Amino acid sequence: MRSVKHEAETNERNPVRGMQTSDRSAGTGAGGAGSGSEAGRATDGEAGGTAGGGRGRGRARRVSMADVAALAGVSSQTVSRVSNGDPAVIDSTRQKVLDAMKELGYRPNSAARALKRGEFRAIGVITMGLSSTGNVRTLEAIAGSAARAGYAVTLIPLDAPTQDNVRGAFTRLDELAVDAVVLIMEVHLLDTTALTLPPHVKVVVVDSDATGRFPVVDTDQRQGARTAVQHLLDLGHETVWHVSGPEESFAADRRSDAWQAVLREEGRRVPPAQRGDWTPESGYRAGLRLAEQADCTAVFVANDQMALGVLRAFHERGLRVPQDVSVVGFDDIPEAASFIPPLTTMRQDFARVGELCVDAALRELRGETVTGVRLVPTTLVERASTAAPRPGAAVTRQRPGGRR
Amino acid sequence: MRSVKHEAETNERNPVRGMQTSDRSAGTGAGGAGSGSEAGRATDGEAGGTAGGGRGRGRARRVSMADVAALAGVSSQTVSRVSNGDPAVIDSTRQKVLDAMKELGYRPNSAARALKRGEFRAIGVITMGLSSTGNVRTLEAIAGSAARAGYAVTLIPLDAPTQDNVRGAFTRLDELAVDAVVLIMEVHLLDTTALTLPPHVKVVVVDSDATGRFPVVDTDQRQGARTAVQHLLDLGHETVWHVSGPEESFAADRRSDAWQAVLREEGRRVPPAQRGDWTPESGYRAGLRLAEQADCTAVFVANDQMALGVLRAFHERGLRVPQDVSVVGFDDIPEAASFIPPLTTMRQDFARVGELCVDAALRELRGETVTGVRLVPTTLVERASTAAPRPGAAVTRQRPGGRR
DNA sequence: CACACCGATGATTACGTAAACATCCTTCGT
DNA sequence: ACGAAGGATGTTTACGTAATCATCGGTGTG
Repeated sequence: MRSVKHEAETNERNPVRGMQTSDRSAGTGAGGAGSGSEAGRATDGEAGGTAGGGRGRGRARRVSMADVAALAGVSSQTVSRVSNGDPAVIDSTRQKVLDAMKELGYRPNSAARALKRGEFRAIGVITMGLSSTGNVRTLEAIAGSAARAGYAVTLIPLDAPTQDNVRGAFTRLDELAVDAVVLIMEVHLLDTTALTLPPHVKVVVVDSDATGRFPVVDTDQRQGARTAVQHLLDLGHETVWHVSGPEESFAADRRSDAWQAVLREEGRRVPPAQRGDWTPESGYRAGLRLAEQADCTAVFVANDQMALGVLRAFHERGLRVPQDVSVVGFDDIPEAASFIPPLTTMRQDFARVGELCVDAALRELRGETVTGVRLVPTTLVERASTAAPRPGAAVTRQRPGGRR
Repeated sequence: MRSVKHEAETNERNPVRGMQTSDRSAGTGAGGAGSGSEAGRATDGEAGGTAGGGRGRGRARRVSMADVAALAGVSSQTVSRVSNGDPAVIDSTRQKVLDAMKELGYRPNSAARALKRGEFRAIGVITMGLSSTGNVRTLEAIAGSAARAGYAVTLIPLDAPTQDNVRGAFTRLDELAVDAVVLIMEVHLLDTTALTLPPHVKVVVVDSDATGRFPVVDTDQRQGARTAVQHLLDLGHETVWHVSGPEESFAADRRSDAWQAVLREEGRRVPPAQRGDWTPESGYRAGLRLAEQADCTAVFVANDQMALGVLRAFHERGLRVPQDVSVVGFDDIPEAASFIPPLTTMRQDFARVGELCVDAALRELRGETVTGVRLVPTTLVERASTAAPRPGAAVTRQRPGGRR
C-alpha cells in the first residue's frame, strides 16, 4: 500500500525488454520487501512479478552488462571492454555500446568489480575522533587526493583510543572494503598493540612513532616548533615558556622536545612546561598560571586552540598581547586570524600531508615498498600576537594586575 | 604454461596447501598509476617484503569459505551458515567450523558478500568540504551511528558546490559502494539539479529545503534563532541586529527569517541584516559596520565563527562586550567558551542530527517510507557575552571612539 | 510399521564483472 | 594468391558468498 514512489526514470522505450533470455523471475524481490514488520515471511504472495507494464518499480533488478550487451547486440565482454576503456574496441561498436549504456542507465556494479579484481579502490581512514582540526583537515585532504586517484574513502572512527579499540579496528579491517588504511592517531598505542595485520591491507601512519613498520607521513613538528621558538628569541625575548599538548601525543612530545632543544642550544633558561590537553580550557588554565610568572614575556603554545585559552587568560589578568607577552600558536586554524589579537602561528600544510598519505598508500598497493618518514614543513604566519619585549617588561610586572 | 589451476576443492584436507597456485602476477599495477605525475621518483625499487618466517606471505590468495570448509570437513554452505549465525547449525559442527576459521584466519570477503546480498552495508556522506564545524560534527555522529548499526561510512567530498559537481556526485553514486547517502549541503542547488537518482540508493538530506522529495533531518534553525533573539530582547534590548550567513545557505535563511519574525511579532524595529559568509573575517567586517551604529546594543550572529570576528571588531573599536553590546552566536563550537568574552550561543545537537540521519537511512533501506522533516532542538548556552543594556547606552555612543 | 515430517547438512547455482582463451575476418608480405 | 599476422569480438570460467533446493537420518503418529 505504499503510495506513489519515485517515478521519473530515463526510460520511455521500456528498455529491459530486449533480453528475454534472462528469465530469472522477480523471485528475489522478497528480499527488499520486508516492509511492515520484520516477520511476515509469506509476504504478499503477489506472484505478480508479472504485473506487465511495470517500469522500474522499487527494486527492479539492476541493469547489468548482460542487459547492455543484449541491447547493443554484442557480447558482455565487449561491454566490459568499453566500460574499461579498452582501445581494442572499434569505434562503431563502442558507440553502440555507449548508446545502450545510456539508454539503460547502466552503472557498473562495484561489488562485482571488487570481487573480480580483488581490490576495492577504497582507502580507509582510522582516526580517533574528528574533534581536532588537524585530523579533520588531513582527512579532507586524503579524501580529495583519493578521489582524484579514483579511490573512495571509508571512515573508521574510534571512540576511545584504547588498545582494545585499536586492535578491534585492525581486526575488522580485512572484512572492511578497503585496500589500504591511513592511521591518524596521535597516540602511543600503536606499537604496543599486537598487530595482527591482514597481509593484504596496506597501512600508512600519520603522526605516530616512526617504528619503521609502516611508512610515516607527518608534519615536521620539530622544524615547526624550532621556528616558532626561534622567532620569539629573535624578537629579543630572554627565553620562551611553553604550553604543551597531552602526554599521549607524539606530536606534542616532539614540539616540546624541539622547544627545549632550541633553548638549550641558545643557552637559555628552560622554564617548566605547562601541560595542556589541546583544548582551549586547558590553555586557559595554563595561561592563568603563566600570568603569575613575572618574567614570562613569550609563550609558545602547542596548538591554536590552547593559544586561544591562553589569550583569554592573559586578557582577564590584564596582560596585553603582544605588548606584555608574545604568543605563538601551532596549526593556523581558520579562527586564528580573528583571535584577539590575531595569532602568530605555525601553519601546517594538512593538504600536503593528506596527499602524501594517499601517495604512499597507492605506492604500496602498486607493490612498492615505501619506507621512512616523509615530513611536511610548516610556515610561520606572523600576525599580531608577537612583538619585541618592552625593555624591562619582565621587571615592571612583578605581580599580575599591576601595582598590587 | 600455467600449471595446474586450483585444485584444492572440496577434496580432503590439506587445505592451505592446495593454493600455492595463485599466480596472478602483479601485472595490473599499471592501472592505478595515472597519478605519478611529478612525483616520478622511483623510490627505492625494492621488491620483497619477503623477509623471513612470515606466515601469510605478501599476496597469497585470501582464505575463503571453501578453505575453511575443507579444513573443517564440512561444506562451504555450512561455513556460510556459521558465518551468518544461522541457528540451524548443530553445536559440534559449529565449533569445528569456528576452529577452522580461527586457524586459517578466515575473514569474509565483503565484495563477494555485497555482490551476493545486493547491499554494501555502507552509507555515503556527501558534503561540500569539511571546513565547517557543523558538517564535521554531523559527519562524526553519522559515522558513529552507522558503525553501531554495522554500516561503514564512505566520504564523498565535493570541492565546489557547483551544479555540475553535485550532479556528478549523484551520477557516480551508484557505482559507489553505498546503499544510502546522506547529503549535507547547505545550498540551494539540490532541487534545481536534474536529479537522476539511482533508484536503489536511498537519500537523506541535512540542512536543505524540505522539498518533500527526501526525508530531511536538521537542526531546528527557527527555534534556535528565535530563542537567541528572544533572549536578547528579554534582557531589555530595544531591538537586535543580525549578522547572517551566506545567501546560498538554507540554514542562514531560516535563522535570518526567524530573527526578523521575532522582531516583528514583538513590534520592534528591524535593522538591516549584515550579510556574512560564515567565516570569521566576514564577521569582522560586519562587526566593523555594526560598530558604527550608535544604537546597536545587541547582535545575533548566525554562527560562532563570525561571532569571533564580530567580537574582535568590537574590541578594536573600543566597544566592550557585553557592557556596550551583547552578542549571541550559533553552534557552540568548542572554542566559543574561550572567546573574549566567552560567547553566549545556541548549541546545536549535531550528534542527534547524525543519529537521526542514519536512522532515517536505515528505515528507508528497510523499505519504510520516511517522510517529513525531523528537527532537532537547540539549547541556549549562556556565557559572558550578553547582558542587559546600560541605561542610555545607545545614546552615549554617538560615534565610535567616544566623545566628539 | 509405514509414511509424512523435521532438522541438519550438502549440492547447485546466480550475483556482475573481467581475465584468459578461442574464433573469425582483415590485411599484408612474398 | 595464399598463409601468416594480427585486430576485433565472442565464449568460458572464476572470483567468494549465500539462497534455494535436494538429501539423508531420525521421530512421532495412526
